[in-house]
Amino acid sequence: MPLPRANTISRTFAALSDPTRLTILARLAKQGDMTVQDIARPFAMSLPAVSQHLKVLEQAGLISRGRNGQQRPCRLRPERLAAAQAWLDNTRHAWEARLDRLENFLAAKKDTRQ
Amino acid sequence: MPLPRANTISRTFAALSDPTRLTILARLAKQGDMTVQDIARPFAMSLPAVSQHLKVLEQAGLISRGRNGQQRPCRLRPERLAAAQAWLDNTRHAWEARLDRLENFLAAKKDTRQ
DNA sequence: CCCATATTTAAGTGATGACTTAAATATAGG
DNA sequence: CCTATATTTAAGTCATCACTTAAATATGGG
Repeated sequence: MPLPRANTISRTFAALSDPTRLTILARLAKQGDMTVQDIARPFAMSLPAVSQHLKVLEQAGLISRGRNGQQRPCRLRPERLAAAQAWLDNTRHAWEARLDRLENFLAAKKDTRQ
Repeated sequence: MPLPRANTISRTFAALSDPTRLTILARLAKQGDMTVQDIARPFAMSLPAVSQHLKVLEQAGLISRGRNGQQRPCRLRPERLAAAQAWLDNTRHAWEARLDRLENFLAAKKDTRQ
């Protein structure tokens, strides 16, 4: 599995860059599938605004939507969250590995000097 | 340590929502501290554009900057990356835990029916 | 078919973002 | 002090974003 390119992963982060959308995702994770009305209820914004947020999340692959009568239940899709996590993990790991190599190098230098 | 609010963490994600900035962070992680010129070299954009990206990263707490003569070396700060990871981890974990509870519930239901 | 409910689309607005070029600032070193 | 190098600030432009209200669409049930 190749590492996703910066361009792909930045799309995911863009979808995560709004507090309303983060709250929506967190609620879907904790409470399971929800209708648009349920999702919108706690927010101080119009229904279309929430619907637009859901569209962003869907296009980013962070949620999927079904059909249940007139309702379009939303479900969290964890795959892209995992991909974002993987990028962060890689980056942080590269940073730690560099520090370790640097430490080893300095320790070795000190050894030869003595 | 309280969970960061959606508002705080969304700022971090916003800083991560640009491919140029992701690339910068990845290079800082792998190659260590770099000057603005070094950072800018591979990009097809002006130096001020890169400088502005660095400002965004610094204000998001994702990098810090020193002073070395005329140069302002940039260094990755992994803390906010870790915080972002933690949010993703929590959300994904909540999702998994819900699925598990649901599975248990269904299994129990099946048991009592038999 | 008609009506209520759920959701989306359209169209417009104000704010923010990612650039640009030109000009300003900071520092090192003769 | 003067000049070269490194970096930032200023100011403007064009695109995108997060909303709004009004209108459209979809579905279920008399």
